[in-house]
Amino acid sequence: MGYMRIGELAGLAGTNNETLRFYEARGLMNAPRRSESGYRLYTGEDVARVRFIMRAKKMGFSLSEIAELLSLRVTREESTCGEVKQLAEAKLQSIEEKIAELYRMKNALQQITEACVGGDESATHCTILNALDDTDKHQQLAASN
Amino acid sequence: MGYMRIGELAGLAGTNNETLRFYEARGLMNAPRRSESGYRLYTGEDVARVRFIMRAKKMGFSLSEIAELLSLRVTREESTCGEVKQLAEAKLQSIEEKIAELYRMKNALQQITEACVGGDESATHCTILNALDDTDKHQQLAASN
DNA sequence: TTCGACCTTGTAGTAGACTACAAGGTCGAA
DNA sequence: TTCGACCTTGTAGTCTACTACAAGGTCGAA
Repeated sequence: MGYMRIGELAGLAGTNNETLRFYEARGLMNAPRRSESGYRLYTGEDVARVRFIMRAKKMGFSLSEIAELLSLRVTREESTCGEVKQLAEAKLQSIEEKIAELYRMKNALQQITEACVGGDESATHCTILNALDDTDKHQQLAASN
Repeated sequence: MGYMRIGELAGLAGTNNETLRFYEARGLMNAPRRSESGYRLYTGEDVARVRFIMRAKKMGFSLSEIAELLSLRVTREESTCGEVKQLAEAKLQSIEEKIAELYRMKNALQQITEACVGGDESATHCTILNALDDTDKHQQLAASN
């Protein structure tokens, strides 16, 4: 009673059939029981598990990190809170690093873009292009154009 | 006079031989002239070009966007400043979107991580795991653990 | 019975940016 | 002359997370 097929699970979890089969192949989902005709049969627990995966993905965990998280979840009694928190904090740090890196990009790009009037004139003396050509040249020309 | 081979160019530009050949295959670098024995011979202009590519990469441009930037650079007289600026601003926007997305991740992860003491005790009631399991359950349990 | 929606498997392709490897040629120094 | 560093080509593999497709089976309703 209460079994659903792959399409229904996909719908409930906000993904699609192919992706669920892919997760199964990657070991993120256990092989579900099958109907006599071979259809995969899922339960409410599977819905929770897929949702777990989806949420973890949204938090920036990769599939292999999610696999790790899932194994901790399964062996909760033997796992410690510290292990889980460590994983989460490492992830938090890598997200922060990505943010910092993007800020560096953003600032550099903003700096060279702001100096540019961006008009219809030829790009012969374009400050953006010059900046990408050579940072020193950029310093010299940033005031013009 | 003054020609260098691929390894030297790689060294000067902070990359490696394979990558330079890859860029040539992708059309980012022009095919350089060759020595009699077939070695690629590069000039100072090539150094500038590779550095351009490296800098653009650091600013978050993809290789195909860099190819576009390069073609604008080459046809400077026919290109307008506006075209270049438009490209730069689109990139700036996509960087900002990535930053915003990472902030969403960070906040979500931070929220569920902060509630966790992360000690040596078993993860049976781990709030992080619970939060990933189900947001509602998390709301209920966030105060404990 | 036939239709259409749904399911199965397996294989292969996508994008991005390399990276590795094999088999061989070149060049300068000891 | 021999060694080692360096170069050539081409092909294939890596990683991530899917996505597409082919060829076929299942099931309920009209």
